[in-house]
Amino acid sequence: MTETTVSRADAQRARVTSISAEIFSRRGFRATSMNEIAAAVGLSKPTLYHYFRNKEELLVRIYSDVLDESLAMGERTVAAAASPLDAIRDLIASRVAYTCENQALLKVCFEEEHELPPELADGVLRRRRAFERLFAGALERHLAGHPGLRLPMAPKVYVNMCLGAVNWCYKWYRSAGPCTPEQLGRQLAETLTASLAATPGRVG
Amino acid sequence: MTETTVSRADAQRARVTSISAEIFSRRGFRATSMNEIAAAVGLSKPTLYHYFRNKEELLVRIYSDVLDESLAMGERTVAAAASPLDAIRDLIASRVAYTCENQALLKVCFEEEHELPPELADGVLRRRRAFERLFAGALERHLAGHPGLRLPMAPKVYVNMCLGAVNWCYKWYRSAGPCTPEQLGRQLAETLTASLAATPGRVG
DNA sequence: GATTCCCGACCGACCGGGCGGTCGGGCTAG
DNA sequence: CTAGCCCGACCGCCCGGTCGGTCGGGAATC
Repeated sequence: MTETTVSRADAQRARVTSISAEIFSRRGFRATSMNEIAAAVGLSKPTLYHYFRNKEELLVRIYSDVLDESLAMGERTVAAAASPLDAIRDLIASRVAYTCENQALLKVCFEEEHELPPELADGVLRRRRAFERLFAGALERHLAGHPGLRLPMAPKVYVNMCLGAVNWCYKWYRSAGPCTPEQLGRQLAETLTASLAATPGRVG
Repeated sequence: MTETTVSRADAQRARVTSISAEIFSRRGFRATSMNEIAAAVGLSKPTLYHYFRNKEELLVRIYSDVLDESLAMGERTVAAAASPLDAIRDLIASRVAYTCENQALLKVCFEEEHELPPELADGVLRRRRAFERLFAGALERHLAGHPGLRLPMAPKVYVNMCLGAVNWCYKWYRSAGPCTPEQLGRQLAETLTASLAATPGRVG
């Protein structure tokens, strides 16, 4: 129902958004002109402004799409996991896969933050924090269930470390390489959670 | 000797470079005008062009400074390490510390790559690869010395994973937090190399 | 020591161009 | 007719970059 209700206009907007993201990721938001986008989409500039109020709105739309999907995916993953440790592993694996499959989109989101209008920047921050809290929550539950486990760092640091390893994939992953996104995700998940699984003393 | 030989002009150039990096990191290269930079430095725009041929050169200078220092630091670190595993650990720790202490500089280098003139972009890439090879080389020597050790991923993937965890610090580290850059470096080094130290079978 | 010259450092005023964005109107389907 | 979609031509602004010239101090000349 809701899916067949997408108007032609909304479909156009999605098309424009996706092409814009591709160009932004290659040349940068500021360095990309509305004329270029119009040409790439196959429309004139005024027609672009028929669908979007201004250039900023293109960027906002990209951010919103990515953040909404990321958060939803994260919540689904945590809800489906059998244990907190599995939640962390699946979170890492699914994030890596998503990042590798949407490198252009993620690059824009990671590298154009300063172009967001200030009044929206904190909304973005809020959702990003919500995602991090998903991760941190699972970690805390895991640690609470395994009192013998000692991390050499604060939980927040561990989360940021994992997110760095995960997010950085947008810079180096190449689909022509030997790994599928899913394989890569499993590998990172396994290695990054090594310090969480191997109880150094004995299992309680 | 060589240090007292820095001309006044070179000192000015260094000053301009450092202030530019700060502004670029906050507002982005393309969004920062030469007028802003001139005002921040306390000079007029033509005087800026007296020291730098054009805007690009500012960026190139930032990249060169960071890459040269990074590579030199990396080589020193590897040369001083007692074992390949120590080399990896020290490489991680020193990179984290350097990144945390130069967040603005690193942000520019990571996020403005598409603004580099194409003929210089590959020079940058070359030096970045050289740094990665330092890391990969130490890893290969370590693996060669410990045949029982099995990584769940290709060595290159492991290197990229570590570099992600390390580099990402430019985005989240806050000096007001509980960790000094050095402490953070040690923590990341320890955790990231857990899969390399703990020989799963028995030591040969 | 005074005079001349030179040169690096510096700036106010300006330019061409490309940008984001708009205007007014022309198609075409229902 | 009307409503949605579309565009050629245009505007004002601000950008990177330049031009022509001032100023002050150190070397060179007498």
